[in-house]
Amino acid sequence: MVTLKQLAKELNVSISTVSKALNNSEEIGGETVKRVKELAALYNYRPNKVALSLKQNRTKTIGVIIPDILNRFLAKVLIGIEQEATANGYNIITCVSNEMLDKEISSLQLLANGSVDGFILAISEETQIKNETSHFVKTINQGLPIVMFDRVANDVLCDKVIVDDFEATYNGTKSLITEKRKHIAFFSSIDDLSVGKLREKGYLKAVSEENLKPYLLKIDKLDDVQQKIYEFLKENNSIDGVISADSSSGVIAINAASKLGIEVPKNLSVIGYSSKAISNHCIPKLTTIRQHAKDIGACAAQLLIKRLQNNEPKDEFSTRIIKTSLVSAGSTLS
Amino acid sequence: MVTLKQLAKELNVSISTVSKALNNSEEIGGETVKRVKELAALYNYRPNKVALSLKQNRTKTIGVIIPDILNRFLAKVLIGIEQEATANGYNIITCVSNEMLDKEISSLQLLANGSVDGFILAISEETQIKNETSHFVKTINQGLPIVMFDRVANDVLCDKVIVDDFEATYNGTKSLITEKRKHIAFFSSIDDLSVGKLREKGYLKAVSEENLKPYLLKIDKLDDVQQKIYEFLKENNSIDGVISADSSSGVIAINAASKLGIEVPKNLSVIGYSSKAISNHCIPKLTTIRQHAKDIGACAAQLLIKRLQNNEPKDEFSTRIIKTSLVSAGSTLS
DNA sequence: GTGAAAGCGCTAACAA
DNA sequence: TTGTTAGCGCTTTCAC
Repeated sequence: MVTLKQLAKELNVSISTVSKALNNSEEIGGETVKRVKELAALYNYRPNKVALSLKQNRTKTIGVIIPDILNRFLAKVLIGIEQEATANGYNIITCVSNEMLDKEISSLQLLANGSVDGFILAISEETQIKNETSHFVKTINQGLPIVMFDRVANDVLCDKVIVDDFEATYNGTKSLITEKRKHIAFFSSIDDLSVGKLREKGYLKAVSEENLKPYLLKIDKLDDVQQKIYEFLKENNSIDGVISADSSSGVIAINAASKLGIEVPKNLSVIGYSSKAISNHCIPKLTTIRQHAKDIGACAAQLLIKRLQNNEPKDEFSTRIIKTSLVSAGSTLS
Repeated sequence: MVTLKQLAKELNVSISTVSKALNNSEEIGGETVKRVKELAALYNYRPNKVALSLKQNRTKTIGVIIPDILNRFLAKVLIGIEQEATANGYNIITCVSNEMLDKEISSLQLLANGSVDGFILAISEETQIKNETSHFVKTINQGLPIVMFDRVANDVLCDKVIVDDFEATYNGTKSLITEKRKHIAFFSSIDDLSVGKLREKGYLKAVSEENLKPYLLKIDKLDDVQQKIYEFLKENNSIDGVISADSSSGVIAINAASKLGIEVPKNLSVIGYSSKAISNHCIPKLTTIRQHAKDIGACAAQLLIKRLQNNEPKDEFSTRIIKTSLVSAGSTLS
């Protein structure tokens, strides 16, 4: 990599002249600016990022900690963050906590050494179960702002971007009720997550309002999901509606119903949280609750960048709610 | 963040003494070392990464450029890279090219300013179609080593990690032939990729060796995959075997067959490239070709790190081939 | 055993 | 209009 020093030497001017010329300073003569720029272009000069960071005491880099990159929702949020960050001249360093508290803490520490200017993160499952938040507070107190999305810690003071999880399943269940469904089940493999709990509550409120009996199927990580859902539908043959809280049990429910000879959507309506690509993995295609993951990511990035530019009051934090939308495909009547 | 300067001031010693003490230099007296370390621990001192990078002229950061983070295979490779990098004290900065040449070039340029010590990447679709490689060569000539994985450019001199794509579909097809399948079709939506072409060749070789008729179904990004596969199986009702080259058409084929009343695996065997989670999206579950994505990522990271530590001869590059394995589930007889 | 000083690449206040 | 200098935080050589 070429440095200012080398350019200066070759041009027989001082380093600062070169620096100023390249930064379009008014101080430098037109002729000099031209010479400098030409040579810089020739050598494909780029200011050294590390030196700039040291000088300016900020890296223009955002640390992103997500629990699981194979989770399509989280991956899409990441895309949203990346796009918004890039558009604003920020890079991102991504760490995967793998749903573990330890990894989350170490990632935070690892990057809190001047590597990044702030963090965007979704809390790991283990962290949520143990309800541990001190590492976040510590990081914030070190002067590194955090923006949380989706899975957030209510008692940590920071900017947040969340989804209207409660409303989404409430409305989804209501929509099944409108289709005259009377035995609506709720499938979930994300019982431990804050969002999982909210989704369940939304469902429960909707069924209880209509005095319908709740049917809950909790799926464990270690279970054979396919088997479990198949058995459940077989045993509870009055089920005529399903709301799935995670990204795959909706699709699996339709496939299982198909095997059991249950016609979808004639005799069973299914709503899930899958992505578009996954909702293709069953016939008919799955009606889904879309979370606008990319918007969530973009919003989180905006909030953090604003704060980094000091455009936000120091002790006021905002919580943005990104509304979901229900996208009808073939697995529901309406 | 606390700096050496602040510690030095508080301890009434010089900056270099503090630095040496913290780095366990033999020069410094035991008592001093103790005092320094205690204060450093108290203030939770961490050496500033940026200053270190500037001083040592390396960032211990790897740039990773992947075409699509929603692709589970690529995401898993990323996990492998991240784990191996972390284990060796490296961070990663991830950019998503979104299958576009422009974005690939700009990501490369953006990070080739001292931000990273080298790159790990899979070539974008557009880059492969246009057969453009000069940006890679330029980067390498700037002194930043590149390791390519999965989708590689044969004529760029660098380390590579690839999959035995040709062999995988060849063996997969052979395995269907062993099941006495006579009308084996090949489904692909990744016709443009080098790996897609190799997979097709493997299939074609196997069928031609047995004088079987090839059935090729090429799926476009804009097609309704489900519809297209359904129609194809309906029209070609003699098909008794399917090899799918991408991550979802295998699953979709089984679902379509189910709708058409074709029994899997009795009358139709299907082999695909899906991940474990996705192969769950059909009944019976999909027999798959596993690519050991995490191993690929780990291997790529190892190659790059070795090169960065100067443990590799300057003009010798290695190509590692990671073998696939066929994992039987319910969609095949054997 | 400890400290002063140089230097990594850059910007910017100040001097000429 | 151009150059000198200090300094961001750190390591390391050399002097004391």
